Amino acid sequence: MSTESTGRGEPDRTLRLLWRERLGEPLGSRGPKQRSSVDEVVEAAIQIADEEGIDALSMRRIADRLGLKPMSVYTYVPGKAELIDLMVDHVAGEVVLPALDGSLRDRLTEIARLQWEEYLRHPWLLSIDTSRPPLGPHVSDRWEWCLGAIDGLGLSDVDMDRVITLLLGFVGGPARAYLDAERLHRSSAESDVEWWERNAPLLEQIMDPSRYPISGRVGQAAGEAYEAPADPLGAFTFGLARVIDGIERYVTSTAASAGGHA
Amino acid sequence: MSTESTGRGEPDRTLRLLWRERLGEPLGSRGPKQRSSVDEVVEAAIQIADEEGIDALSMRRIADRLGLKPMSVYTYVPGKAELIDLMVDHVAGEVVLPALDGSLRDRLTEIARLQWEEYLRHPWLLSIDTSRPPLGPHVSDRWEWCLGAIDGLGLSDVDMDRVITLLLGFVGGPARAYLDAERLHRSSAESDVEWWERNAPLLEQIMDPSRYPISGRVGQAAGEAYEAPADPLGAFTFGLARVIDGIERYVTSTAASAGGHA
DNA sequence: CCTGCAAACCGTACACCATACGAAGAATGT
DNA sequence: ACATTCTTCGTATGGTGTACGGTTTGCAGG
Repeated sequence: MSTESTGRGEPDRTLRLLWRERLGEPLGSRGPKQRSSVDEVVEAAIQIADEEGIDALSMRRIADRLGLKPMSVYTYVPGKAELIDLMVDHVAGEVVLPALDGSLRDRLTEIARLQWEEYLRHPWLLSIDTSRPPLGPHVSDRWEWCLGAIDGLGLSDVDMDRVITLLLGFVGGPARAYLDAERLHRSSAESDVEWWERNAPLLEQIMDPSRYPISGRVGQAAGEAYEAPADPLGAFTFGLARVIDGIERYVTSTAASAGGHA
Repeated sequence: MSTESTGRGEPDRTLRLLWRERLGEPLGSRGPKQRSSVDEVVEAAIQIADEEGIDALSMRRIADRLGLKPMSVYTYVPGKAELIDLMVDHVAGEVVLPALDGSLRDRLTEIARLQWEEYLRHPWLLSIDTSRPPLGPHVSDRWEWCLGAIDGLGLSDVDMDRVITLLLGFVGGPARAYLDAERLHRSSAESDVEWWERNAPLLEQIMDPSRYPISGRVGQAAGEAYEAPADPLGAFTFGLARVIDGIERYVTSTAASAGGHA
């Protein structure tokens, strides 16, 4: 398995697990007491992924952390695919969703900021293909909360879905860049300057300015402005402003044309 | 290794390989003739990833396809990490970049469309963490081409970088959704309707409308509008329009304030 | 021509991974 | 007391990337 993704287990089994207690499972209580719990498994998995990245997450590591043997983990969770779903839903429930008031811009900014911080708290979320999000309680609550921020503006239901998808989808880009820069800074013994000095000759030979007039200029300008190879936080702020501008304009024009009809 | 990503090999070694022939390596020609070539390795890898997904890509599979034994692949490529870089750069060189003329909107649309189609051609690109893109010739050419579309509009160099990053970053979202829907349609024996009928009882129990008034409404509306659980192509068109609106507005306002000074 | 030696090739091995299968043991209901 | 049922876990299968060291190949220098 190379790429982790949500929604790979059997759907109903996963659903049942996501909503566990809330669906009163019969849960015959024969046999030895469980030494652990689904929540402990999920939390251990999240800890491992947080600390050492999604690559380090394995059923064996989880078992170690809980004092179990590898195969016992399968008593709590049907497999790794389902576990990923549970992890995603679990982290979605970590924060209390603040009441959204203020302007549309404020509300959309708040949503993006929350998502941004979630990515920083759990970088492995960005390494997971969540195209089919797990329909767990916390993910669902989050979705409801997001949609609430743009309800009653005159957008069609379908447009509402698309606006939120656009906004949340945007955040991933700069968040990835931010984390990448952070990782680089932490891990490399070499400073940025040293790396540059070592690789400059090769890069100069390659990046011949007649072939790359614009990239050359832009790259240099960016490097000087940031005093780093990239400025992801700036990219987040900048991109968010553009995306919200686009959304605002759409809302305004939609409201205007709907107003004409009403 | 669970998540594939670019930029994980030693940088200079990878750079040298990316630009291979163009940097005249000495290449002592002792020993047996090479039975294959870096290009063949990269192309075989891309074929496997195209046909069976990135998870099916392994050094052993590549060797099989080239009639080599596994370890011989390492004579062409230092490791899998570097291979990923080579694959990404290779696919970036598959298309001739069309001349960009027309309005700003047309040019940005063309860029997004090209990226969209590249994702459809090589879905595995979306499963790869390209936060640090490989600085190969084709990726660099592409970047130069993109920047060219917004050069001379009065944007600062840094803003140019951010605009293109925003635009390209956006495409990934709907492309992922599109491919996911396609995969689902192809792979599942069950029709959408059958799936719904089987899971409806559980979903109704879970998705209690008093807890999810808006999502419930929106989800139902979307389902009816698309006659499918999602409409990624529509999301692409919609999102692209909003993003470009936001960019256009920024360009206009920047030009206006710069014009005031000039 | 021959030999030295660098390079390509590959056999083997290691340390992982997810998980299928089935045995062993524990706690409960009867 | 006993049967049932569930947890736990030992073992095994078939995969992964790649380190290491040996074998083969064929060009370059003597």
